[in-house]
Amino acid sequence: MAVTLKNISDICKVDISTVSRALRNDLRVKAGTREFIRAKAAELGYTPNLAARNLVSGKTLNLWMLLSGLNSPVEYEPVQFLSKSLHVKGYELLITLYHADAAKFNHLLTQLSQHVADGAFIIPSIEYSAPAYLPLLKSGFPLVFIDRQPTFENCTTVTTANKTAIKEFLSECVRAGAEKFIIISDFDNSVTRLRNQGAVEFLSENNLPFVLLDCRQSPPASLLDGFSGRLALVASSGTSVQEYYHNFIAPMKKIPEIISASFDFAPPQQDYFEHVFVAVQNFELIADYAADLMLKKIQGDKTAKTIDIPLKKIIRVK
Amino acid sequence: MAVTLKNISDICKVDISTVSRALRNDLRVKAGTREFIRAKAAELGYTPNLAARNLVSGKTLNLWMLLSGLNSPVEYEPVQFLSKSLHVKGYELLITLYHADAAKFNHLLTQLSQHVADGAFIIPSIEYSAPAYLPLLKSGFPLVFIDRQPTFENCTTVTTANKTAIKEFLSECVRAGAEKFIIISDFDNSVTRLRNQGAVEFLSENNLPFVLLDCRQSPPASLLDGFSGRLALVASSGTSVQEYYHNFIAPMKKIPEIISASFDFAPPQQDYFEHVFVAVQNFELIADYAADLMLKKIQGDKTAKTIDIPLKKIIRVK
DNA sequence: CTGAAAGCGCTTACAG
DNA sequence: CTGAAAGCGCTTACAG
Repeated sequence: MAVTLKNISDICKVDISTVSRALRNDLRVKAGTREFIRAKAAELGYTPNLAARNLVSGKTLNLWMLLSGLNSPVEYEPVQFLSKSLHVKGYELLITLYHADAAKFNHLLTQLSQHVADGAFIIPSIEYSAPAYLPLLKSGFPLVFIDRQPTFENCTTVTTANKTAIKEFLSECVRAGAEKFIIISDFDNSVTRLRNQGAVEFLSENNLPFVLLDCRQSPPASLLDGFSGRLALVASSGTSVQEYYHNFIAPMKKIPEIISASFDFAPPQQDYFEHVFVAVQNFELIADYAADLMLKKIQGDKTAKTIDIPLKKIIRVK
Repeated sequence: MAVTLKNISDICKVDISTVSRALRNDLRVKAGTREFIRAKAAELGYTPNLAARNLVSGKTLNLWMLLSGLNSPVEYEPVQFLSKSLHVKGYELLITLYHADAAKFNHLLTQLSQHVADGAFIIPSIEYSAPAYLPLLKSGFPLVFIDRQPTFENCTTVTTANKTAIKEFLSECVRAGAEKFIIISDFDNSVTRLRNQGAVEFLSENNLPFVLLDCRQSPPASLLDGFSGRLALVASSGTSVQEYYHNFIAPMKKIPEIISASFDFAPPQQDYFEHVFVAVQNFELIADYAADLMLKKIQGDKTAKTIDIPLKKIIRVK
């Protein structure tokens, strides 16, 4: 059994409250007894029970981060910055995974409502579990969304300025000679919606030929008929670009020069692309803002706001 | 303020213990009052306080995973399998990061000794903090090490059968025509030590020329004098191979054909390698065993054992 | 079927 | 300087 204050108080022949004070280094306890008690406690290998402390204090100093997995930069990057900066502020970041599983996601939200953490960061990818948020939101539990936000509610969110970002990104492709654009729609969430929207706006305004295509569906057979310039393949992730190329572009008889344009990371294989551009999000800044908003919420700030962070940079990998 | 059992008992005009039983669906409570109480609780948005429950039960149903970061497959792969399988068994896996920071690592170990979790998985990368483990080990706290183990103690560890693995891996290189081997020593931990040892054994036994070199130091200028065959660059990670090539091999006047051999992932750029081999560890199996051993420890198993898992496969990326 | 009581391990006014 | 008491929110024998 673990050593408790009671054990120490028995051994030291003092009240349990004196032990508690001595161990918290309360100066009201006489130096002599204080040292004696601390020595005994160390000798016995005493370690406080945080569950008991939390019960009294009503806080845990823990913050949870809910992620689907750890496979994309948007999942594993911000978390590392957050963990570091929160530690300095006295909080522990605990990362939990829901594996794109709605039941597990709801289970985590339930736990959050049961006082396991003082707040939570969420990268939501399951939109159909809206009801599970409600108890948390209603109770004012500090919640900060990262990258994406649930559609149904006005929540505090830190994300990339996606509409501006995609426009800059496409300009870069134009400078690299892109004459036609395939916007590959891979996921459906608030991020991709904004990016697609921005892309359509930019390309329309500039009279550039483009198509918006679903990554799972064959493009029209006539897609590249009569086209012989440079084609930009634009998607959220490098793997999406690569898969689209493999599945639908490579099989075509006449393959144009291709520019790959993806967010955060490049396609794993780059041989068949003329140029490879990557738009890199500023995860450090996103984490900074998120941590900041979280601490404010914990201190009672009730406002909900959305922060848009500019891209960190656009790099040409090839 | 959060709703408590007391609030509900006041409203329902029953004792708090009856409320407790009703909410845990105890059949001893009359169906009518049970339903009434549950309805009221739901209406008030009651959520139990897990800190209080844990205090009574003495368990948390939480398991922590201590990682340095999330940058290598050995860090982000096992954790995803673990999280999934532990959830099924009723445990939550909470991932914490120590950022190669000894102070933070010790801080996490301290927290573990304060009853925040029922056990912990650790991928240690900081060997110089041995003393911090002692209280945990002495108290019999369930600890399972993954991939590497601390040098100072006999701890339960699940890892790849590294000595066998490297031998298979080198055989593969031989079949691909490797005639000379540079074993790049990148980290110093139980894993790389075993791999280096296995490599030296294998290469000596087979009379194959090799050198064991530190990744931070220039190799002797004469390294490739008179050599014109295929050279294998062997390291724990793809980035180590790539960096070594850039720093020390590329600058040489005469560059032989090179085979890259690394664990878990390939060098990011592969143009200048003749072949690229990757030895893939079986992270799923490692996670399975680790979960299993953890549950046994929680049930009181005191034995310390080391489990060696064979490689999942060796793939030729190029 | 339900209540009163003790207890989980700790903290913190309040007395003295 | 130290002790006795109440309390954090819950569970669970023990009575009745």
